[in-house]
Amino acid sequence: MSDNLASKITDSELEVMKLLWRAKDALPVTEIREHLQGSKGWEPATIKTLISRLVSKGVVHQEKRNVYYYSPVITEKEYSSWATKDLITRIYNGKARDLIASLVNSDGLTQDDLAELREMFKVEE
Amino acid sequence: MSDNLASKITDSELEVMKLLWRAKDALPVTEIREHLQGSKGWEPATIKTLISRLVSKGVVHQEKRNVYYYSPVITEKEYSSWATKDLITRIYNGKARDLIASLVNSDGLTQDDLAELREMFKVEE
DNA sequence: TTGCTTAAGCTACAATTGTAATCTGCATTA
DNA sequence: TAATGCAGATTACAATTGTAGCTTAAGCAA
Repeated sequence: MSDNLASKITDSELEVMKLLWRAKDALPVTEIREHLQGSKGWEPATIKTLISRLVSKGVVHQEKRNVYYYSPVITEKEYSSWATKDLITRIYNGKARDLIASLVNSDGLTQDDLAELREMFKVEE
Repeated sequence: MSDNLASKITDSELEVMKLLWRAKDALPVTEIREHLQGSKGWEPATIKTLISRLVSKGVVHQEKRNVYYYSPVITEKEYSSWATKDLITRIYNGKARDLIASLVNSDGLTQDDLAELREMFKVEE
């Protein structure tokens, strides 16, 4: 995924992506609406706009059947990993460890998190 | 720092904040320009706009002396910690450990990073 | 077959952001 | 003191984003 594509997923659009990621198959507008209209209170037109923009940006694929079916072109992992690297670049001077240090030192982590992380880094060896 | 304030620091504005954070004292426009004009290629007017917006947003304080002197109202740590939590909320479902797991599993970390993190979590105990 | 519903496309419009020019008044210089 | 330059304020303007309405065409129901 290029910097370009990912950087262009906006907050509202991300909600649509999240839905598509959760769905195992491509979804028609009807279903996308069904989920987002309630949870986000968006009008049908709004949802259509978001989908169109995601398609133009190349991060959602549309397949013509009876109606269009939409599916993500990038995976959630690809996106979150990109977003994380972007944060590290912009805010932590490119130093991933500084991000983690910041988390550790600002009660961003629960005791459980810490325990799990200790495990993670032990095994990682 | 409220969500409101921090969420409103844009990419360009962040460059100004970074400069103010690095400076130990309040800076006049002259000095801010001196640094950013070269590194970012911005016109004086652009820099003034960014400063004004930061002041309106309440994240930069201006003090009238001979000319105005500008200093950050929020610390860099406050901001980066906020930005990190924001990422975790938006992308990792609020789970900090998922962020770290993502880093570990996507070569976002160098060997050095890993070594240091192992240290960090050992001592942390 | 004819009209109703609605998917898809196009248009809209205000707020924010990136980038900057212009204006205005004070301070410094000749 | 008169001219000049620059700080600070105001205005500008296009692209992006959030949010949505209008139009057109096609499928489905009566």
